[in-house]
Amino acid sequence: MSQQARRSPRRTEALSRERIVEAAVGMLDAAGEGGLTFRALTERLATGPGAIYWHVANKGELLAAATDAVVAAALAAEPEGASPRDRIRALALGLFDAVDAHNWVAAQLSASSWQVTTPRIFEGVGRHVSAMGVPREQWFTVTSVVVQYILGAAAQNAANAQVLGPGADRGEFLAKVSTAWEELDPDDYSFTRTVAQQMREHDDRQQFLDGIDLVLAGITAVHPPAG
Amino acid sequence: MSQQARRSPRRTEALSRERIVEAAVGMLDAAGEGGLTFRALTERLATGPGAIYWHVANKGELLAAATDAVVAAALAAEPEGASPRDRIRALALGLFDAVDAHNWVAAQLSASSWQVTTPRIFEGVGRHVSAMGVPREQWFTVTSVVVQYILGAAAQNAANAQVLGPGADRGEFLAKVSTAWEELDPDDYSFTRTVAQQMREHDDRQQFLDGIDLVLAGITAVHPPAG
DNA sequence: ACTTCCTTGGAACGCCATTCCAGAGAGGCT
DNA sequence: AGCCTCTCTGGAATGGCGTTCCAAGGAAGT
Repeated sequence: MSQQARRSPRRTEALSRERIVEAAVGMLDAAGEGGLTFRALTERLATGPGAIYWHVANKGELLAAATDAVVAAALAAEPEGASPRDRIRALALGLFDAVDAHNWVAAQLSASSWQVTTPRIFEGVGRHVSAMGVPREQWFTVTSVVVQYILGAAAQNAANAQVLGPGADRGEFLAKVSTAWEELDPDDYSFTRTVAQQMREHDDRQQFLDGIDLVLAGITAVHPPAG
Repeated sequence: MSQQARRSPRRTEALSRERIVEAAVGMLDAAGEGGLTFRALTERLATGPGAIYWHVANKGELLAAATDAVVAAALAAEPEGASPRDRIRALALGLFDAVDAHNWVAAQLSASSWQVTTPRIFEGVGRHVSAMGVPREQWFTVTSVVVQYILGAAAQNAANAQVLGPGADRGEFLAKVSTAWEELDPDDYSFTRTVAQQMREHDDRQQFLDGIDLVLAGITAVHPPAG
């Protein structure tokens, strides 16, 4: 199909899959999911659709490649920390921050990327899970749970950020949602009403870390290190 | 804007928001995310686009309404079980099965539906969390974690089902992915390779329940009922 | 009967992903 | 040198999509 290799330089930098993916990430970051169109991409790269389609099969593949680029970068930094738990925390937080910075990634992680991107995350988490003393025959299950939580929380967080928009005030947004919760029907939403205030004051990142700790506590409770 | 009410019957059943949403759910179930188009919808309802747009603002709102209809139905059955834990399990499993049956829902839950659908789920989970003896000031955080895990796991599961397609053999699919994992680079994917066999034999539903139990164990570990 | 206004469906618009194709330009061959 | 080949390009064209506009249908109120 493709692979351009040894070729002398041109007036403009030669087109390549790498350069296309890079441009795609930039456009997605700037304008969100709907900001990536082949029209805009051809303009940005000063070329035509045919040139792009030579390097990339279709939009889905481009989206998957862009997602993989972001995740790979987030996973590139070796997680610091002495214990496996600390390393899981660091890895999870890195992923969370990456999804927060590129919030179009969330939708992709729950979609096409199973082929390449998810194994990457799975491997990173799994190594530390196995180091935690979880019995071997539970490795797959436990690792899956951790990955599912990380991706679920990151996706949820990105969804909130998306309805917000790039320039909006976060505190104002939380206050608005909190007020909306307080005005729900007391019969149907008694619980939600009572936590409306906590929701107003919460910090997304801290809550995510609390969630990781809770899952990790669950792992040690179900699979004690000594057993 | 809308609300049609007292009107005598016609040759064909009168159009209504309810009937449109119902048709949309049917089309999404039958043909997936891409199966819902206004063109096909007008044909199925034997009408024109203008008629539909009179009842529904745009496609996003229609998708949100369809999602809410599915989730509301899944949450309608009062969860059985004596303990709060059992009720959380029942509620979570109901949601998981609903997303599995309508796997286009997953993408929506991580998107627009924050306004209506997520509070519904949040309330259902939160009531049982508060009954578990979690300290009041942790209700929001703990409930969020549980909801995030449920949605994350359901989304992940639906994503797998989606690449599979309606008629494909599940065992065959697992075998194929498992084999692909076994052929990964041993240096980069040592962990993933060792659990490839477990992945081949796992059961999605059972693993989801194990995950719920793990999270619940984490809750009691961090917030002991007596404390 | 006449007016009003909710409701309908067809025609048209602009944008999108994708396909097709004529050809530019660099190596390799003779 | 000339020619051929094969990679790579970009412009034009296609079909499908969400959405808008609007002329009219038809029951309710007078």
